Amino acid sequence: MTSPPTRRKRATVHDVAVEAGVSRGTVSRVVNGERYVSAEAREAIEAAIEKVGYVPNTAARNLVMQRTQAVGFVVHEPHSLFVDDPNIGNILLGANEALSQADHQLVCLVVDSERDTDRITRYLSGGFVDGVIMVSARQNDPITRVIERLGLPATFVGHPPDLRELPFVGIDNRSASADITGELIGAGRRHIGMIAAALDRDSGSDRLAGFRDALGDRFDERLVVEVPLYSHQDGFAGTSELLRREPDIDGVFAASDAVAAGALEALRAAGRSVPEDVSVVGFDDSAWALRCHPPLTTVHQPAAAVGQRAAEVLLAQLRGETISPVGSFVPTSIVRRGSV
Amino acid sequence: MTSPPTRRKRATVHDVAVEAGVSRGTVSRVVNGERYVSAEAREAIEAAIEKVGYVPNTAARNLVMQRTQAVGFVVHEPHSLFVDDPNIGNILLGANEALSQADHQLVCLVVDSERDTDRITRYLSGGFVDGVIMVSARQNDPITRVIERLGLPATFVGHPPDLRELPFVGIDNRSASADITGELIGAGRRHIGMIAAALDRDSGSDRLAGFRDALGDRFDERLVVEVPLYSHQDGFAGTSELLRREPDIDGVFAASDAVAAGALEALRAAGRSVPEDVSVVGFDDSAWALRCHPPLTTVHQPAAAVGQRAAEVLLAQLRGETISPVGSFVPTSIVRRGSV
DNA sequence: TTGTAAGCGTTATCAT
DNA sequence: ATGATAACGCTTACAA
Repeated sequence: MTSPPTRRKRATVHDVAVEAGVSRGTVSRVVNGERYVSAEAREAIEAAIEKVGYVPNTAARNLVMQRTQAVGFVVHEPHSLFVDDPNIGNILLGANEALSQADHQLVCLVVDSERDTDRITRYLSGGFVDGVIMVSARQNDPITRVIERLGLPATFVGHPPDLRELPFVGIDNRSASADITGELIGAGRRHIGMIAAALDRDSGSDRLAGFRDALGDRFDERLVVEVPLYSHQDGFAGTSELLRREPDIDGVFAASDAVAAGALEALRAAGRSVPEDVSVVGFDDSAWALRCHPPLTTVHQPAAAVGQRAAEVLLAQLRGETISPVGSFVPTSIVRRGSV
Repeated sequence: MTSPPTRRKRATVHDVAVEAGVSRGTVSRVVNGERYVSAEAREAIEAAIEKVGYVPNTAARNLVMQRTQAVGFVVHEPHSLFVDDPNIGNILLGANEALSQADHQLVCLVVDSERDTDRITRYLSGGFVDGVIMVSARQNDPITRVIERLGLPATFVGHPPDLRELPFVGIDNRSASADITGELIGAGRRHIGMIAAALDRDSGSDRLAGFRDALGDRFDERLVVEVPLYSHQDGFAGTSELLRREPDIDGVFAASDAVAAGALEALRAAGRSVPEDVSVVGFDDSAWALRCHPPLTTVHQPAAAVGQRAAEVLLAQLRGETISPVGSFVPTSIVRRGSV
């Protein structure tokens, strides 16, 4: 004897049709703003809609139209990063903007556990979205596999190495890293270390590669400390380790600004001053960069523009266009502040 | 050899049924793991599913089942805040966790413009979700109106003043603010100002009310500077203004940690030292609190727990339970660091 | 245990 | 300009 939930029954086109004394077809035409409806019919129907409180059921519409006007934005990151990393938020906002223009709904899907992976997989397969923007896919990512299997239109932000021919947009992490390392070299630094993070992702490994490129012969792998995440905490730990290994370093390339912020703290704790004793550069030009003392010289990453471009590429696919080239790069730039 | 062509047509129950030589009903039973199917039928059907690559179309299932197993998480905030405020991310993660347990998909919807409002309104009306978790609704929010009109199950985080009987969860901003202000008083501060933000939201106005409560007779409205957002920038501007109005303040209650971080900078710029000359307290215990120099004494806000509770309350509604009381508070605590 | 058939709320294709 | 009617892909009584 439980009391029934107070869910009022939704009005349908049928109800509206009856109320207005017309057929369902005519109602549908009015709702979708088509031509060929008489003024009087339109009027009666609009009144009826108002009266019965009709709202179209999109699930039904989707079923027959075979599209949803929604696209998934899949964030596959550990908690801490989604919360910490302003880039993701900006990519999301840029994508939302472009999709919004095209009258598509962005739905953001957070993958946070194995369990989530399964559910999202079902969600994507279930016809809830017309396509997906995939942020920071892992190598051998089950979600990527599903996308391929379904032939679901998708654009990736970044390009995991095992991605076949799926379109992606990103920045050129490798050459940008070489450039920013050049700042260190240009400042006369000779013992340059790197705190390399997230090597399981293309961004992480490309940044390391760029660092290596810039150093050439002088590259010394003992000066590279690998840490798992682009986090403040890992930056601190990694830099402490670096100082232990090689106390006389005079330059540090941190794989992200958050990492650089941690590096700065570790250096301060070790009694080094920046930029007098050691120069530090980061990557991202996130809020961290300005918050640091001294503010960071870093790579400006136009996150919103990346999101926007990703959305545009996806929309093009939805229109049935073939994307070529599959990869599209948004240009970065160096911003010089006080840390070198 | 490989099948490169683009969008393959999706297999349906019908295709599986034909392939397996059974009826659609039986296929449906297997897919939904019901009893009463013979081992041989099950086997044939499973093989057929694999062969034709069948994935259920959830839109169709939703239509007939009248539910989606998805809930909307609506974030109604300006860009900057969604990106800056770690609380929202944690609320989202807490909610996702609870929903995930209950096998529901969280769909995050970002409202960022008038245009977005319209689209989200349609999305919510469209039967894409069974319910919604609404974060930081505005007073007289069009989305709130739609939720009420639809009778869509919803839980609010915080409670805008014009919310009727809809369930909400939150923290007791007012008494927590009184408590944290007490820290300033307890430290012997006599000229205490407040940087009050976001007064159009319950959190903002309640924090101001708590400040007033704690001060009682000594409350002086000239010491309150109102700023629009919980942002670092507004904290800086507001505090500069406060110093202009009343140069001899010795205590500041900033409406959030981000605001407090800005306050700290403004004080430093004005040559005041913290906590020697003036004590500062914040609210949220976000990442900002630890990042500041000195670290902030602040109110710890269990954001993830709030998200989790919000999800639980929503799930209860989905089960048809009646929520009472409508409001549910998650306890906060004070964390003392160096800024007092 | 399995098949049949009636919807679920729309849109789309016909005649009219 | 409008009204039947057939899909869309699925679940679910009810029959068999």
